[in-house]
Amino acid sequence: MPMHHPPSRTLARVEDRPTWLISRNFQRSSGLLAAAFESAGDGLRSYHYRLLAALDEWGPASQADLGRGTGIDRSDVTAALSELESRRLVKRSVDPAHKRRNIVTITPAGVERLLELDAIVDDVQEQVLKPLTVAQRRQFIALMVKVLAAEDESLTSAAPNP
Amino acid sequence: MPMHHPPSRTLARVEDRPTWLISRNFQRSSGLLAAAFESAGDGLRSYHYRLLAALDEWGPASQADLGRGTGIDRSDVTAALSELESRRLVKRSVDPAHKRRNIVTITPAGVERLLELDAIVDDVQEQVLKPLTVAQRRQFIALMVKVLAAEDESLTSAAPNP
DNA sequence: GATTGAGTGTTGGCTCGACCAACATAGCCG
DNA sequence: CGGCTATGTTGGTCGAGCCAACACTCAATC
Repeated sequence: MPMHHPPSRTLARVEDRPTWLISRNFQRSSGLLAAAFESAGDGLRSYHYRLLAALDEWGPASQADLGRGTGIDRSDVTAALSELESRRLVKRSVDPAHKRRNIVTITPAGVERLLELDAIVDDVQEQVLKPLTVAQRRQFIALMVKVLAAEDESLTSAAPNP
Repeated sequence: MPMHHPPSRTLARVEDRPTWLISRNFQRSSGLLAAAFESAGDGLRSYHYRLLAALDEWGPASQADLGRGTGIDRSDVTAALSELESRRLVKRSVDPAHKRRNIVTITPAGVERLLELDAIVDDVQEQVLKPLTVAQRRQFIALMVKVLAAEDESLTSAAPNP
């Protein structure tokens, strides 16, 4: 249960900077998320949720594909899947076509847990957005999406040595 | 130089959730920030910047006050200040009134470095906000501030065992 | 067919920011 | 004086994000 230790004063040169606001929003949001996940019993964390969601939405997949799809590193996928597997939320089986490859499947129990986590996560959305009106929420989301749109166009002019 | 490994696919149940968008925005923003700080030469990171800024804005202060003011844990303040001190950007001297207390002061070199970092950080703001118009930037900032306003009013209804 | 090269899963490690606990010391206040 | 709090320091933990190296499998190329 991570306690909340926000700064007690505001730094003028920092308080209105987007990077700072983003960082504080993230801290708050991820704190609420962590608390919610923790109260859900199992030691499942965000990696587990993302992996379960990916398996549910995309169907069985190899670990490498899961990693690429979710943006989680191969090694972290391995670790998280092991934890999921030990809770019987996921099953690993060898791909007959490529013996080196695992095919990961979500189990019925995994789907069940995923739905519980979905509800928890939805709850946190509400908490986070609480101060905003419905219209503002839409705006907020739209703006964040727009900011992220530049995510790949990042070849500006900062690479002296190619 | 941390490479950028975003998810290659989008998770339907996740892609529009504010917590997810906040998290991705944070990742992008902090990635740019880290890259910018790294290119600044010294191994200074965000803690150092916040502490230098605090000292510059609030004047000399004890480590405990710095910690409370910036929201950085006492122990992390100690460590970061030691690194700043070894670079002569900050000076520690014992408070004559309270021998246990250090009075930390930013040096001229510290102010100088702070200004450089300021420029770097400002640059990152631009990068982050690039996709937005001026009006949208204002909105974005205002919305983030508003969301954060609820930061302390967080006694909802999720504590079964007090 | 044997040799390369790429992809896969796993192990083990690292960094950063955010925490927390314990301790010795210093000051305060009863 | 004895307790109490505050301070700085040491030495951890954790989650998320990374990276490197290895063993192995497969496909393509020589």
